[in-house]
Amino acid sequence: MPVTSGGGTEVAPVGRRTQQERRSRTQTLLLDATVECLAEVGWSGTSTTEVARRAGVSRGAQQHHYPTKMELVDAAVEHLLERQRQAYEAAFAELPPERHNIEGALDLLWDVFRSPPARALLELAVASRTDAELRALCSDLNDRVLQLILDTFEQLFPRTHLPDDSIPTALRTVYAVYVGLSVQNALDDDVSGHQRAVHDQFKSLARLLIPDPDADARDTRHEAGPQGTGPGDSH
Amino acid sequence: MPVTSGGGTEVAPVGRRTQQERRSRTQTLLLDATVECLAEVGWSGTSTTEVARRAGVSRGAQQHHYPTKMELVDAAVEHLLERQRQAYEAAFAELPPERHNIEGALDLLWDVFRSPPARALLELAVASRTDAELRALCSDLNDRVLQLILDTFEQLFPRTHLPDDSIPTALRTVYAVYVGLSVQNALDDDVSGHQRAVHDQFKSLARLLIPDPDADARDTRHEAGPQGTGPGDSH
DNA sequence: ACAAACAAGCATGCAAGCCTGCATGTAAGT
DNA sequence: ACTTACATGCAGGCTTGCATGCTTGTTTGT
Repeated sequence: MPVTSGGGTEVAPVGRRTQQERRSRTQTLLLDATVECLAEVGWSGTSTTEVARRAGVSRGAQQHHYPTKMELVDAAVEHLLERQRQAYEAAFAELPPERHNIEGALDLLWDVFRSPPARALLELAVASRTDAELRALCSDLNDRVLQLILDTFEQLFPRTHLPDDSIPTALRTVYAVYVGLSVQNALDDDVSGHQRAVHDQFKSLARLLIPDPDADARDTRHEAGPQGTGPGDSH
Repeated sequence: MPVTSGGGTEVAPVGRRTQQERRSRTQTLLLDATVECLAEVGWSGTSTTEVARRAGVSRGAQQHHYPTKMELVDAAVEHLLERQRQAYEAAFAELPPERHNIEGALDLLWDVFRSPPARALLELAVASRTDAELRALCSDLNDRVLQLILDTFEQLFPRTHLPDDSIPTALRTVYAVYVGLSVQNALDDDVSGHQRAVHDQFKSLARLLIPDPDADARDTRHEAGPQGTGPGDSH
């Protein structure tokens, strides 16, 4: 497992590198370029030629590591998910203590959904509807992202264990809102501020349901109490 | 292949039509085919050739009416929006009286969002993010759809006049949820039922905020939620 | 009313461009 | 020497827009 340092555009002098280093470097270059390409020119604009160009490698090198376009995209998705998870956790860790709460977490999540990598994922998700091959790669993408969010949140708010029954639908509602907002945000970048307004509303609600970790020690401890995390609380 | 025009009106597939009729017919064929194409094979799969093939007209005819691909798509969007609005109103009118309420309306809206035309719009919305030309056509698409929904709902629930201030964000929240759900639905067609669960939750909430028009005489709280129509209940 | 002239609808072929995958050849590491 | 990483050229397929020619409807002159 190559553990190259994150994301940098470092081009060290091309001295003598081990095969593993060469391999790893080229692959990272290619995968980053793929994500960037998806985010900037969309799925239909993402060609292996363009990816290779952005990565600064030859088409031959690209084909050597990822013989087909699908293998390239497949690897890029894994690359992307792992990188996003790390970025989110790191960002949360660096958050000032007073924002170590659900609101801060949702703000970060919103940032994630507006980031280029997330837009790359949206491109893939939408495109995979009509592309059988791509669909095979993205079929479980929804659940994976959902699971990623769930895991991270549980890790960040270990004591806020909502009843297992209420989590799925509630979380999925939140997820749906974020996806919907991100689609619109991808279009107009929220020049009108509407998306922000919706998001603010959502944060307010979440704050009511998930108190700050610091304050929750003496308060919420009921097992089945907080039934609705999402907008709906009936049923 | 040619139909002899000598003998007057025969059992030809098409008799003598006025130019306006020919024109209108071919255009409708093309626009419907464009929407169908977008819905079935996505933006990247929608080529003028494929549209012409599906419409059953020649490429020349297509180019005659819509010289460039963008003009074709532009016309298709207008065609689509108008058609969807009519379809939604007609569907609501045919709804059994006992479902002439907000829940029935939302069910229909959910059907709309899952329909092929809506998926065509989603394709365009996502693609226009990275396509400058397309973006020019779709820049106000969000607001237009939102306005369409708003108009229709006001027409269907004339007495449910929510305070003007609360409508925008609340409606946009609902809209975001539907967009988000439709993205996911486009992927897996809700084989798991999660999207339906989220939608059900949403309907329950809406029913609390917007009572049945018929039954609101006995309901005392039809003015209850001026501040929170969406999931968020004010701050 | 008829026929010629005109315009509009429609069909087909072509050129330029791009994308993908392959196949061959070269350089670098083991 | 031998494998791996990398570079470049080629072939087939597809898309878009244009140009040319044919068919059908409409108009106009007599």
